[in-house]
Amino acid sequence: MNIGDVAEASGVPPKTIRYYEDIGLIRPLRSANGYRTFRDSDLHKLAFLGRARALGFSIADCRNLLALYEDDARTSAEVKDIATGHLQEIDKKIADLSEMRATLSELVASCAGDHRPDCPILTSLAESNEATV
Amino acid sequence: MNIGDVAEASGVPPKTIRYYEDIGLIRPLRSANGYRTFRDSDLHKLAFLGRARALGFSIADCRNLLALYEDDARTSAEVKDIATGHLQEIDKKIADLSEMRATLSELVASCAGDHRPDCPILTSLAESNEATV
DNA sequence: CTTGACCTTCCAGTTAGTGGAAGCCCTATC
DNA sequence: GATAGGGCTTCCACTAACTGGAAGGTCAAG
Repeated sequence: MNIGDVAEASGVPPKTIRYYEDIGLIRPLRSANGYRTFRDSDLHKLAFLGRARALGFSIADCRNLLALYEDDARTSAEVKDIATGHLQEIDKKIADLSEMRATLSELVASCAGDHRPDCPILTSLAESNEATV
Repeated sequence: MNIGDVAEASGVPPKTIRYYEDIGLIRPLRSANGYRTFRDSDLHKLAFLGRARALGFSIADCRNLLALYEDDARTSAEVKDIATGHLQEIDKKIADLSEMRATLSELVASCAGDHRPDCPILTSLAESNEATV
């Protein structure tokens, strides 16, 4: 299979596939004309990577997960550790965003959004918080 | 004030302040020895930027917010538009992360995390989803 | 034999900074 | 006067994970 075919089949764009080769995540063969040639195993890996990335795993995590996937001597504990760590990162991000959201939605709600210049959003961004300390 | 003083006072690191000058967000004066000299207005802007960034506004948004802040002829509608747009982005991110979180926490829950190699996390990442389509 | 769709490599740009090196400036101390 | 320190300067490189685009080779169809 050529790169276009695996891109289609895996859902990973050609540019990204080349990038994954660059950083050593996959190692497709080359045919005589210089084109990359992908085996079924390469396609599998790309689909695996696509799913792992869709779950938000970093490339470093993906590399480790892929290595574990191909290691018969792995333990599920190793995999679970990575996943648990990532889950915690996600929770942190959600918490941070939720906090921003809370503040921001209050500000938005308090702003008239009309033709006048008075705006509590700007006031809040501008004012020093001495009062709240 | 020198850069270290405003960094302290605004909470924005010196490196970041220099970067903000590079991209034209602030324009501190220079004293004879080449040091940046910050007026109160510069300090104000930096604090403003720090708060806007803490709410997750992009640099582009910050630039617009700052311009509106200094524009007496602004309307609060303009400000509210930016804030509302950003709020929607935050909601989108939270939604995406929540979806990842849901899938991932299911997988983590289903994984024994022991010394054996069998792992539903890896299985899920590896399997094609023909069945679910 | 040419057209168009592929494929190749390489360079640059994206976000918002951060780290570090080389070197100037200023104050204090010996 | 020399020197040590801390702060300041610029500039370059690096981060994550791609993405866009240019210049050019390959291949099948008409």
